[in-house]
Amino acid sequence: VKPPQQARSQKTLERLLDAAEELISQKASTALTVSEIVGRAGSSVGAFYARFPDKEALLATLHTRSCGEALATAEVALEPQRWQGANLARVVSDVVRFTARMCEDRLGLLVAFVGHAAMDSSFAERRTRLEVGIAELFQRLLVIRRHEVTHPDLDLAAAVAIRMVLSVLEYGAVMNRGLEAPNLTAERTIAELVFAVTRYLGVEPRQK
Amino acid sequence: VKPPQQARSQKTLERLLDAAEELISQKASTALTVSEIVGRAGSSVGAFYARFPDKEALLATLHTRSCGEALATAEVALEPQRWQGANLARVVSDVVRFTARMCEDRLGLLVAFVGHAAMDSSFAERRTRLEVGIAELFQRLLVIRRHEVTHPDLDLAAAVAIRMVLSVLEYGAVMNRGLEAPNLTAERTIAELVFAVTRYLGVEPRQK
DNA sequence: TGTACATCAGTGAACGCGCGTTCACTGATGTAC
DNA sequence: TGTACATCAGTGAACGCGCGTTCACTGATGTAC
Repeated sequence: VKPPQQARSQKTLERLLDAAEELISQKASTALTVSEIVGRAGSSVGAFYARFPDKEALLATLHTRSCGEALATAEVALEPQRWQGANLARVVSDVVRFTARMCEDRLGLLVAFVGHAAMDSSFAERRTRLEVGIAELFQRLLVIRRHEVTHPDLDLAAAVAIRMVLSVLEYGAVMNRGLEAPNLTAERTIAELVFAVTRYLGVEPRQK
Repeated sequence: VKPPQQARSQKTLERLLDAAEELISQKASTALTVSEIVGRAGSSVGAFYARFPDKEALLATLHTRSCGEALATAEVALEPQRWQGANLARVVSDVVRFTARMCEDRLGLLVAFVGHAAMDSSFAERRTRLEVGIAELFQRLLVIRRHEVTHPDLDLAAAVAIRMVLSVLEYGAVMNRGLEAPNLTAERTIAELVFAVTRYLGVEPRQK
């Protein structure tokens, strides 16, 4: 990806990325054409290829940007200060619910990136790095509350807890658009996932 | 999909499906061409289009066949008789490990079908139906061992347990080819997943 | 049992559409003197 | 401050490749009498 030299082309680059993101969000599909993107961005194919070597590069750049935003969001959401005085059950519950809302809001992007991860493993790698980053943030919260956790390995526990939450919610969002499994609504899944994670970490759940 | 009228064309149909499955397994990619498939099957494009209205139909048929095989495998694996005398901790452990091996062995197919599910929601629906079927089978094992389970709703517990296992293992297989998260090898993930599911169901895990 | 005919099955060259990419050109911005 | 020149940025028609799909034809199988 060729870096822009003037503010003007920087704007164009952002318009292209934004247009691609909007189209993907709407269509929830991996099938985007360059003409569609430049049309929506009010740009042109030539301008496109002045920035990106090919179409894939745009999607990779968009994915990198999205993962960056997601990590930034996670950093804010998992800031230790935000959770002062909250017990771990509360933290887990809120974090799972927050993640679920994110998956819902960004369903189109999520579906498209999962599709690309299946075809191009560099998307899968970026996704893995994001997960590792989030797990580290979560671990900080666990360490502060280590007396509430019976799991002996906080590093491992954080990684597995985040893996479970992200896998169930992301994969569920992709696989359950359209047909929802009977007896397993989104809301029930979330509640049970919260319960499962708290039990896994060894926290006594709030009621029951 | 036009049903074959002679044994000859039935053979051709199966050769086409097998060829597609082999190619997908090898390339672990959604990008298959019709010429590749018929070349590998020792058939021809005309024969292909005599059976299938278009390329998508072949992949849908292949997916249906794979899901059917997977459900049949699950039926055998979760047969109550097979597990007579085994406690639930043993069942969970073996089932998770068995599922993990399946995901590993059929990684190519899994990746391709996840990719298709992202583009075509009918793949996602078939996948959801398979999950529901497996959950029902697992529920039978839970019901037999209901005294070992503290979770109050066996139907829900089975659905969520299966959702967790399949999500973590399938999504993990797709996202972790190439880059494995540090501190979270495949083997550790499996062990922790077994632990998490047993805790979720309310079984006391074997040691600890 | 043999011949004629109908239908099923298979072949692969040719077609054509769609989409990614190129490129010759115009316009905008920055810089030197 | 103004003019000349260089580079950056943007335009969109045209190209061409790849791949899905069609179709006119050949071969195989089944059926009627």
